[in-house]
Amino acid sequence: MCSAINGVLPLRISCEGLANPGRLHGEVSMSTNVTGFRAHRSPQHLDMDSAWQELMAITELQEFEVPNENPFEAIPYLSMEPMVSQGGFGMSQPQPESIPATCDAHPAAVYENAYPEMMPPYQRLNPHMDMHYSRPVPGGHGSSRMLANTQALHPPLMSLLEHMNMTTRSHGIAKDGVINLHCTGQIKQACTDDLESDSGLSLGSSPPLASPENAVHGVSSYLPADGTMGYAESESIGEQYRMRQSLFGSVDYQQSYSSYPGTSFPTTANMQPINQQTYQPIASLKQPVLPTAMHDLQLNSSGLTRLGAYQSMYPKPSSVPVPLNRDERRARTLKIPFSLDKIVNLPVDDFNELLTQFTLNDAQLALVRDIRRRGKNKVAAQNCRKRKLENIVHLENELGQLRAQREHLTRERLGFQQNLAIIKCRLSDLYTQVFSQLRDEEGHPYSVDEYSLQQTNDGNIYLVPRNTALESELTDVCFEKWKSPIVGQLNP
DNA sequence: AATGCGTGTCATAAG
DNA sequence: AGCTTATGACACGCA
Repeated sequence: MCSAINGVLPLRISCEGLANPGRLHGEVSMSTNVTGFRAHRSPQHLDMDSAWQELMAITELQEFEVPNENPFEAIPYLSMEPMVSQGGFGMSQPQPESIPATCDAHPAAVYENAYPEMMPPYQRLNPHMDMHYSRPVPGGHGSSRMLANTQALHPPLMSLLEHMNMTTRSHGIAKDGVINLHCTGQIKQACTDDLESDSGLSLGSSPPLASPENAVHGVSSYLPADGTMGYAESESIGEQYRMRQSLFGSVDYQQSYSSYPGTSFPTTANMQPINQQTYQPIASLKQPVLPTAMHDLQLNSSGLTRLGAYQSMYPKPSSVPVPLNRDERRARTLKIPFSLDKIVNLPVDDFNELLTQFTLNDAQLALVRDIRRRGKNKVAAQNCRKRKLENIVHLENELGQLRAQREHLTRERLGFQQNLAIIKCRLSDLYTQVFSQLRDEEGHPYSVDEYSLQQTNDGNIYLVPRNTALESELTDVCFEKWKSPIVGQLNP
């Protein structure tokens, strides 16, 4: 067998018509001029090995399954991989490291570079989801994310979120009944019975002893001594809440127990330290343990009667029919001397200090603690639900991104498959031409079944008998025999 | 009447 | 130990 080939063998593999030539860095050219079996690559042409390496890398990454209609199938192509000319051609050991450079990068890195916009920012920047599920901060990261994600939002979820954001204080509680500010004693009694039938409540689920509800039952609604207009429990709760919704709009979750507009609960902001308050007991008070209430009375409605005090503490029923929720009504019934806002929102130390400022009976204490527990839990539940919705929105958005990414990769893979088919076809032509020329010039019928073309790192392409199995088995002797490249200079 | 949704509440666990 | 927070479950009213 002779490897001597004389003459010129012009071969050319072009990328023209490739579906995705960009990924191949331009033209794949193998205009070979076979002269003395020396191959010199033209720098302005893409090397076959580079193109091939890239294709192999892509193929490996994406697990191509290209129909093998080409008679030269995989082995000749694989043999075109660099033979790793460490130590010249004296390669006697397997060289499994002959991984194309394009494969060196971690797939994630490749992906990152290729589709930076496809990688969700939270994955690129912070793998910890908690960061995005922390308590939403207005204008903060979470908010911006939410806004950014709204495009992919499903309308129902979007509306839900909008609802959460815009109407977080909407109370779904309602109750049949009519507002009756002039109710008689009988009506008042009937309305008092409604205390425990507030909507949205799990009635009776609260431990009877832990809650002063029973005591509430036993305590008649507060009415001014003159028996005129009182704050009886006869308001239509449903109407109250509907009015509250329409009147007051949204309130931040954390303000759940802040004073409702229309109510005169002293807020944390306007609350003065107890020891700075100038409490002046009023002798006529049946329960002389309401200094703050009276102080509030003096602050808010200076010189008012006891009725005025409670009108300042609790909603005025006549001017604006301010609705009361269950706890508000209970607090009023039990004459809790401070606002629900304080009960719920004061820090525990301040809250305890507040309690020490008053002599509260057991029912009052239990109610206050119940109100505080329920108030905080209500806010927690609202936050929890909001967070849950945000999580759903986030996952929906992520799903959309992944779908787009899959679509992109599918399209790209299709392009690569087309390119690969074209290159295979042209490589087949190369084989045909090389073997044809060898046959013509040497009279030896080279066959692709017997020989393959292999390219080394130095750019030379060798004709290697297949019976040497893999290039790794090529000994020095083998290379001595076959070291002359069969494909000569690459013509520009 | 049935159903889904929003909400408050309770129970419980965890911090 | 007590308090706060988170969350599932349930009940209720409403559309």
